[in-house]
Amino acid sequence: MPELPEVETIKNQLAEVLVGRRVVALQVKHPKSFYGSAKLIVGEKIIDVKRRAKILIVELKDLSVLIHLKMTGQLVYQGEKRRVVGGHPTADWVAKLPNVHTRVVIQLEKGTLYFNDQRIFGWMKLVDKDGLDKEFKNYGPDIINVDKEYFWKIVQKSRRAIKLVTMDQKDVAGVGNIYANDALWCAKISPMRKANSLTRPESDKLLTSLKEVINEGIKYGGATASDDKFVQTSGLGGKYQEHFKVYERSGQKCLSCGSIIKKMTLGGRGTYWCEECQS
DNA sequence: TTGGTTGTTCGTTC
DNA sequence: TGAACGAACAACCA
Repeated sequence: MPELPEVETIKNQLAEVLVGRRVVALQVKHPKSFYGSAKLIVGEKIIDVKRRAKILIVELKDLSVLIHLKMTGQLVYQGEKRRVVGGHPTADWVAKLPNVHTRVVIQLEKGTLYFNDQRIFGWMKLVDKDGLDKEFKNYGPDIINVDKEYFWKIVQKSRRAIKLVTMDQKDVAGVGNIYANDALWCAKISPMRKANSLTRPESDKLLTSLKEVINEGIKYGGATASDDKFVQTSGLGGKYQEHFKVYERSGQKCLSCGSIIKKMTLGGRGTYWCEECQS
């Protein structure tokens, strides 16, 4: 499941191969995977590739293609020599292109971009400048750019569980379930604490921890396959999963105190924490 | 066969 | 007026 660090990694790699290329043709194989008039981008040149929250922005002259991979989205660029893979780490989807999960195929001057998505939660969306503003109107600042004062304000004004606040894109953009769980463990704060019960030092510590785990994710996400070694499954999807602190570690020992990591559901999402370390 | 899972949106309730 | 909550979305797996 691609989170912010992996989207950042894909963005950097796609920018290398897409910028300057012109779109030759576009095929939408599943209607729910592409919103907007696909015809409009044929002939357009890709000017830049950016990221905001977990959304990729492929910039054309007047329009932008937004891409959200959600849980099972995957982007594969196949060039003459180079192949770039990012998103959902499933190697067998990459072996044959297009395949049963391929939803959109974008033919470029040189090379092809495939959008694979098993569950069809992800999407591509064609927007103009207004549409772009509208899309991000409901997003708070990227976690990476959030300062302690802003975070403290957000924390103070909510009575919800702190974990839900960190994951609310309107407050802070880009934090997903994995990093919310891990950062709370690092900051030694229980996921179900009411946000407004946090002290100022706890708020500061949590923000620092969030940035740390995200940056660690970016560091390990950089391992995403980007060349002819793509067939090695190990390279697909980065390596942060080898560094999870509590996420998906229920029943295992806490890395700090050795207690057993517990799992519960909070706001409908899997929540992992150490009862001893986090309070 | 049903329910759990996942990020985000949307509708309903407080 | 808005915060908080839960259902919905699609597909797969246990």
